[in-house]
Amino acid sequence: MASDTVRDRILAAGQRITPQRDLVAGVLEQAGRPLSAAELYEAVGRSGRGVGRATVFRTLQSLEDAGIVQHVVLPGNQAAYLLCQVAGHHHHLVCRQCGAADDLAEDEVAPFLAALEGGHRFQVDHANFAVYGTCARCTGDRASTTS
Amino acid sequence: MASDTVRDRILAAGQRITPQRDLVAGVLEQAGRPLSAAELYEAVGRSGRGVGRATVFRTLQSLEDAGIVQHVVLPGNQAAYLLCQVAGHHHHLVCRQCGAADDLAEDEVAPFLAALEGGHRFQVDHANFAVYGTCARCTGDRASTTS
DNA sequence: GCCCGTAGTGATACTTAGTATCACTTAAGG
DNA sequence: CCTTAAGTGATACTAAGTATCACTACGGGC
Ligand SMILES: [Mn+2]
Ligand SMILES: [Mn+2]
Ligand SMILES: [Zn+2]
Ligand SMILES: [Zn+2]
Repeated sequence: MASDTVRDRILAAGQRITPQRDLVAGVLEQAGRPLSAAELYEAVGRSGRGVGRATVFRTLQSLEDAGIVQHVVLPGNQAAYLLCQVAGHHHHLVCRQCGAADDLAEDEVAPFLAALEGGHRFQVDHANFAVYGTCARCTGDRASTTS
Repeated sequence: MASDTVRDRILAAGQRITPQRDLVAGVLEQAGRPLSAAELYEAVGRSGRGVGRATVFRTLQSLEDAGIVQHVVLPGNQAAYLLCQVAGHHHHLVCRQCGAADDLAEDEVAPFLAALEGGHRFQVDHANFAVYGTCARCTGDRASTTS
């Protein structure tokens, strides 16, 4: 089941607690990595009662509106949804090996955007980064990975 | 019709020159802003002979493989394809007002990625930025001049 | 605890972006 | 020219996500 903080944040966003939202958030929490909507639908179906397909999408949308979930577009244009501890707009470093998504702090990004604004006389109002690579843990494993 | 440099780059990528590729590239060149596949299909249909829908997608894929076209995912998750003068992987500042897409130089991005790698012990192998805002011309900043 | 308005749900039908297939055409190199 | 592999178009298909609408249930007020 989803942790209490998730429920608090759902309420804080003016949304209702429902078993469906609990289930979806719970599966995401359990997985600890970005999941596609289809994977989520299937996983939720397996773990106990099911959730309608439309509701999975609506729930993801709601949770994303509430800042609890964010989605990244993986190389290959696949959308993957992930549970975010930190609220508000932020970005991720996504490991292609294990799928872990590390949060990027705003103050790591802001100076970069500021530099862009200066260099191009462009006023940034929204940015979305997808940064892919290998996390520290998976880098250590590299010697033993299958080729 | 697409400019000669586009044709050269198609050839350089080991692909054939076809009227369809000329048309698609030509429409993109003409538009000077990112277009969705649907817009392209329609525009190509209007301007002279048509191009099959499947071929529009295939052509965009080919041109993207050749580094001639790139697509950005606009807020709202709409893919838009744009003609790129500079070859190789790069990023864009997209104006939401007029659609203009300014190229981002690699040396503007590299230091940022390097900083991320250091701060997170993460090995970046691919990044995709979508930066949206308002370009100099659209800010109404008519006094601005290139410097 | 019960009531009730409204947010949320599920089945289903639909849309839209993009892909697979396959017979046919055409670019381009010798 | 001839040849052949790359490319095309019609069509059928998949996969992601949305619209509809009757029904359900969350939760604030009492
Ligand atoms: Mn996050
Ligand atoms: Mn470009
Ligand atoms: Zn990893
Ligand atoms: Zn502009």
